[in-house]
Amino acid sequence: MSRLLLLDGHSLAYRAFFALPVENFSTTTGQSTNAVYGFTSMLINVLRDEAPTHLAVAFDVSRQTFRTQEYAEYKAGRATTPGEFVGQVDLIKQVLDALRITHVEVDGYEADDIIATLTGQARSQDMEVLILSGDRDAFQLVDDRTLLLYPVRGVSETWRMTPEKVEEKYGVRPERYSDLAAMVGESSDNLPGVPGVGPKTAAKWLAAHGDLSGIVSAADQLTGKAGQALRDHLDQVLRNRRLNQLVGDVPLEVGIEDLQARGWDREEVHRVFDGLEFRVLRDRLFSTLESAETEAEDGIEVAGTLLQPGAVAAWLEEHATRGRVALVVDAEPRTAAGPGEATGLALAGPEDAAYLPLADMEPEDEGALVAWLADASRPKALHGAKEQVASLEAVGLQVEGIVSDTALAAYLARPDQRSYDLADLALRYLRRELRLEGGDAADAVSQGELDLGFAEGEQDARSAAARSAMVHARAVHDLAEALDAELADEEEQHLLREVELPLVGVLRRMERAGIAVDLDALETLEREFADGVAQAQQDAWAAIEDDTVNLGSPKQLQTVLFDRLALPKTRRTKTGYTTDADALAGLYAQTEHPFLEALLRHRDVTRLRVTAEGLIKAVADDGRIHTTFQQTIAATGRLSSTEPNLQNIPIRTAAGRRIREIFVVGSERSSGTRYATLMSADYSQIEMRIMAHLSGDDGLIEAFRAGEDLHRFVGSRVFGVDQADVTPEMRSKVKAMSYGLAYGLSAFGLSKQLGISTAEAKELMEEYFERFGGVRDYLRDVVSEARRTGFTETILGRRRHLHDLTSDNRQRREMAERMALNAPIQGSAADIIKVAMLRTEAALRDAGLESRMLLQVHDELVLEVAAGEEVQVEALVREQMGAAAELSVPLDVSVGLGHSWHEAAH
DNA sequence: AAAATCACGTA
DNA sequence: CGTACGTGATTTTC
Repeated sequence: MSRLLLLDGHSLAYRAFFALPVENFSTTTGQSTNAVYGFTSMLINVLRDEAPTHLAVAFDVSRQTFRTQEYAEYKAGRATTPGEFVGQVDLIKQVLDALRITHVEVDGYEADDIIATLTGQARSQDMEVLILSGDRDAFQLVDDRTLLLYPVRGVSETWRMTPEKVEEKYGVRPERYSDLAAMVGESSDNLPGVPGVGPKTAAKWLAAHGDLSGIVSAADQLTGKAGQALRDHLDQVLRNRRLNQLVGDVPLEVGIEDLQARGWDREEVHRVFDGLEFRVLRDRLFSTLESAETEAEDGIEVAGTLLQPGAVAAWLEEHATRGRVALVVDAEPRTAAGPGEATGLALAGPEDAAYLPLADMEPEDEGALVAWLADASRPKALHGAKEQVASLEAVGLQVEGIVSDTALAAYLARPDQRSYDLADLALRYLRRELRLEGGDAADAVSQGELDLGFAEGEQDARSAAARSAMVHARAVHDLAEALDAELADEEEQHLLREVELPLVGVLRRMERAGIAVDLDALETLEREFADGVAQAQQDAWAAIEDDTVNLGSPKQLQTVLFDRLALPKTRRTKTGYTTDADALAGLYAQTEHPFLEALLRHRDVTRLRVTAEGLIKAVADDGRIHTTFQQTIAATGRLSSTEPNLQNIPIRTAAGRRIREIFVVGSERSSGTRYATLMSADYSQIEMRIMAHLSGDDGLIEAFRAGEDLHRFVGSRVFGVDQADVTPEMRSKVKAMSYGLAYGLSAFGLSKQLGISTAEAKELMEEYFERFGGVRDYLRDVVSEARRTGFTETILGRRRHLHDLTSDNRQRREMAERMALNAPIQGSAADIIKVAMLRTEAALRDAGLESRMLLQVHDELVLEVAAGEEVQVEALVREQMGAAAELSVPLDVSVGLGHSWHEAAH
C-alpha cells in the first residue's frame, strides 16, 4: 500500500526555530541552525515512525499570494522574521536535496495549497496520505485516509488528527473545520473572528444549520448577542472563509509518481551535515535510515463483526471453541490507582474476528463471556497478558486458559530486545504491517468485508477503535503460531509454558496487593533527609567559600575540584573527569579536604531524599505502593521493577535502612484477614551455589555441603591456612573475588576494589583458580561453548544470544565474554526464584492460607503473613524455595519476620 | 526541546 | 578494565 507523506516546510521550520534555543545552535561561522536542526529531527522521526513510500516537502515562496491580494492584512501583524531564521530555510532545502526528497514551491500559493493539491491527487489514486504541518488550515484535508500529524509542544510530540480527533477537539467534522475557523478567526493569519463567538458557539450553529451557508441563510434566526455579532460581521466571516479555503488545483511541475522515496545521496549528506556541523544528528539520521531494513509484504487482513447485544454466545460457540483465540483488551488509560478498566474486547480465531464492547451487554452475553473467559479449556493468546488481564479483572472478569503470550514468547526467543511492541513483532515474524491509527488498519479491515453495523453518527470513532483492536487480535493470533515455531527448542517451550506464563498471574496478584507503607513516617524521614541536604550543602559551600556551586552538577564540580582546588585528576569519562563517590572518597583519603566530606554527605543524603520523595509520590489511595514487575526487560531472565523500582531500596547504610522501616505489614483487614507480619526469605549466596553446581568444582561443592562459612572456607584454601586462622582481611579478599567471578572480574578491577596492587590481585586470582580449578575450567568453557553455539543457557534452558563473542572489536568481544560468564549464573538464579514463586504461591493456596507474596528482589521474596500463619508459612516458604531446583549443593534459605521490611531482613 | 550522560541505589 | 537493572538531575545538541 502506498503512503504519501507531505510536510509543510515553512511551518515546521518556524516552529522548530521557536522551540529550540537559537543561541545554542550555531556553526563556528555564526550561522544559526536551530530551525534546520529541529526540522531535520522531526523529519528523521517521521520517516522512522511512518515509513512513507512517497514524500514531498512544500514551501511558501513569498508572502504575496492571491490571499494578500484580496486582503492586504493577511498574515500581517506578525513579528518580522527574526534575523537568525533568515537563511535557514535554504539550508533545510540543502538537507532535503541531499536526502533526495522533493521540495515544491509555487509562486502565489502557500505550502498548504500545494499540500491540498497533492493530497487530492494521491487520494484519487487511492493512496493514503499523511500530512505533517503546524498549520490548522490543514485540518480541512483530514478524512478516513488522510491523517494530519499536528505538532504540539516542541518538535517531537504530535497529535494524530483523525476525523474523530478533530471532532473531539473542535466539535465539528474536518470538512466543517474551515467554516468554524471563519467564524472564530485565526490570529496567526490575522483573520479576526466574530466578537463573542468561540469554538463552542460556532460548533453549535454548525450542528444546527449544517454548514456555513446554512448559517448564513438562517442568520436572522440566530439569537443573542452572538447572533447579532455574526450578522454584523457576515462579510468578514465570508472573506475569512474564502481565504482559509485551500486551493486543490495548484499547477505543479511534479506528479505523485515523482515523489517516490529514493535512496539518499550519502556523500552529499556528509557534505551538507559537515557544513552544518551536525554530528550527533547525522549519526541519528544514518542509524534511522539504515535500520529500516525489514520490508513488510502486506498489511494485516481481518474479517470481523461487531457483536451486537445478544450475539455474543452464538459467536463464541461458533468461533471460539476450536483452537486458540487471540484476545486484545481495550481499556481506559492506567492510573496510579491501578490498571485501566476494560471497555471492549477484540477476539480473533483462525478465521473470524469480532469486537465486543463491554458497555451494553445483555445478561446472556455476559454469562457466555464470563464462562468462556473463565474456561481454562478454551485456549487463549494475548500480547502482554498481565496488564490486559488486570484491566479485565478491574471490571470483574476472570481469565483462565492463557496458553500463549506473544510478548513473553518473543522475549524468550530474543531476550536482548529493547521492546516487544506488537507492530515490531508483526513486521519481524509475519512480515506484516500493523498500524495503530490511520488508514492501514481501516484498509486491511475493509478488504475483509467488515460489517461493523454502528449507527451512522457514531460509526467512525468507535469503529476505528474496534477495527484497530481486531487487527491487533489477528496479529496476536498469527504471531502466537509463528513464535511457537520460533521457540522450537523443547526446553524453552517448557520454560514459557511452565514458568513464564504461570508467573504472569503471580506477578499480577503481587502488583495488585502492593506493599503497605507508613506514610507519616516516610514523610518525616523525607523532611529529615531534606534538612540533611541543606546542611551538607552549607558545609560544602563554606569549605570552598562559594555558595554558587551547584553540587549536583558534575561539570561544576570538576571546575571546583580540579581547577580551583587543584586536586589530583581522577579517572576520565567521555566528557571530563569523574566525580563519582569512589573517586571522591579516594581524593578525600589523600587530601582530607573538608569540601569532599561535605560533598559526599550531600550526595548520600540527596539520594536518600530523592528515594523517599519518589516513594511518597507512589503511595496509592489504599496506603500501599503497587510496583509494576516487568517480565521482558532483563536479558538474563531477571524481573525488573518500575514505577517505583522496589528492587533498589537502600539497605547498605544505616540511614538507607531507615527507608526500609517504612515498608510495613498492612493494617487494613481485607476480607476478614488480619495480616500480622512481613516475612523476608532469601537465598544465601545463590550465585556461588549455582557456580558450584555448574562448574562441578569439588572444593566448592564440599564447602556448601558442609554448610561452612563459605568465604572462610575459600580463604583457608586460597591462603593455605586453617579456617580458624583466616583473618577478616583474608576473608573479605576472597569474598570480593568470589563475587567478582560471576561478573568476569579482571585482576585490575579486583585490585581497584580491594585497594591492592594489580600484581597482588593477579596472584590472588591465580591462587584462587589453582585451588578451585573446576571454577576456572567452567568459566573458560562457558565462553568457548557460547562462542561455538552463539548462545548461553541457564539450568532451565533459557538462552541468550551473544553475537559479539566473535567480534573483531576487542572491547565488544570482551564485553560479550563477560556477559557469557554472567548470563548462565544470573539467569539460573532467576529461573530458580521464578520456580520458587510459583511453588510458594501454589503451596499457600493448597494449604488454604491467607498469607501472600508481595515483592521479589532477585534472590529475596517478601510476604505478608496472616495472623496465626507465621510458623506454617515459614516452613512452607523454606520448603518451596529450597526445593525449587535440584542442584549438587543445597539451596539455603534464610527467613526473617518483622513489622517492617527492615525488621524482617536478617 | 529532546537526547545523552553521569551518578547511584539494589542483586 | 564487573553483570543486570531504573530513576533523576544536568549537560549537550550545535
